[in-house]
Amino acid sequence: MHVTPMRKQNKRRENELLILQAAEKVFSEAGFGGATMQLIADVAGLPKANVHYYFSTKEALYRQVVSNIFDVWLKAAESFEDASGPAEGIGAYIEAKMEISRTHPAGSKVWASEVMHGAPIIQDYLETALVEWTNGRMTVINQWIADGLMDPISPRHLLYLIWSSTQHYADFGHQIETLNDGTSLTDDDWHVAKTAVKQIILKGIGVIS
Amino acid sequence: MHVTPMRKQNKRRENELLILQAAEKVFSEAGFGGATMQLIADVAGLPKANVHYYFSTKEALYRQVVSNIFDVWLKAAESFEDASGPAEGIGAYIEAKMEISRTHPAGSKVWASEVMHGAPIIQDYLETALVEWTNGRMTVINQWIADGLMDPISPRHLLYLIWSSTQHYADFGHQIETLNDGTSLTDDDWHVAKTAVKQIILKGIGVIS
DNA sequence: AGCCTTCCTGACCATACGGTCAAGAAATTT
DNA sequence: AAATTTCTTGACCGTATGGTCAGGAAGGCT
Repeated sequence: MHVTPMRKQNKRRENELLILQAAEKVFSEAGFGGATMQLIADVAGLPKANVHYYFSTKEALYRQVVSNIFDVWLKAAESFEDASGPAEGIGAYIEAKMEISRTHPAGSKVWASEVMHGAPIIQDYLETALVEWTNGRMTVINQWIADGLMDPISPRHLLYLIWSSTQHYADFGHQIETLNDGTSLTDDDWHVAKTAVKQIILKGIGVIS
Repeated sequence: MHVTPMRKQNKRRENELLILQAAEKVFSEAGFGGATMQLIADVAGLPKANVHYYFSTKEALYRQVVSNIFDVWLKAAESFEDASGPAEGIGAYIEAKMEISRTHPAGSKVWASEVMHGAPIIQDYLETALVEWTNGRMTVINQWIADGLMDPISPRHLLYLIWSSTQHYADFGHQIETLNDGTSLTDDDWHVAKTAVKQIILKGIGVIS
């Protein structure tokens, strides 16, 4: 049996990734307080001491997990750019956020959990990156309103509505599954969900009829 | 100094209430795993052993907290009854849920936290009470659609949209405050929020123009 | 080969947690 | 006022947790 030797640098990256993935899963299922380093180590398939070799404390590991999630969201937010108007911009943004809820639910839950508990670890993210991003989008939306492309809705609350309705499918995925006869959503279910959310919001702000 | 003697029965109720209120606060701030019986006891102003006298285990206490929250929500849901149509029924329901988010945010957070972590404690509530309630409302909405009173929206996803958008103001209250210059929402802010949510959803389902 | 840096891990430690208990205080009942 | 039930509480216990550490293995560099 030949095993390809692994470069030290690759090994570091690979193990950090392994741990981060396990951590995201465990944190999302148990919350920060309920998660244990031992369980994260087990899920990652490493001894606990090895996890501590790469991430000195539970909080440092958690912070990295949350930070990664935020990056994913910022990327999705690029849907907003280059949009000629609200139908395209907001439509694409809803679509992108629904896709994240579908493919990345654990991350969404970790973020929700963190914010719900007062954002003790990542408050600085909220105050800097999130505030900036939000202000930028509100400007765009206000311009669309001024141009008569949509109803005069409070941009702030429109963003909240988009966030909440899309992230709901990740954060409350378990409740949704239970209400769906205990089975997970099919491709069709997701299509219906996505369509319903887009339809209601876009029509609700006067973009489509 | 005269102190009115307290009946034993009243004392029991009073202490249980005290503990339940403290527990709701602590659970909402720290999650189930992060909350400690000692802290709950401190907040309630009682020795820890006394808390265990009224609630044998942490889980039993938690379960009672979640159960109480569910009752509050069921009551709010009565807005749906006696409504002549979607404008009135859904409008009042949104209004009621927004009011709960405003006055009862801790409860909403506990529920959200529980569901997000897979509802390990109150799964039976989801499978019985919540399923029944949801099915009942979906029937009503389907009837409204059949009567041509609103657009043919998937009732299920409409309910999710209402739940998510209204509860967002409780569950993500901290994020909203941070985006509101770090200050809590004023009466006016709440009015704007409520109006925006109602406006978008009602127009979005073809109930108002 | 020899040396050095990085990585790995079992054993260990102090702490904090949920829960117990026994002994007594306070009401309530008889 | 005696008996009985309910309530209160400090002290205690077993366990599990986050984190440490020393010693060794593995890979890289000269």
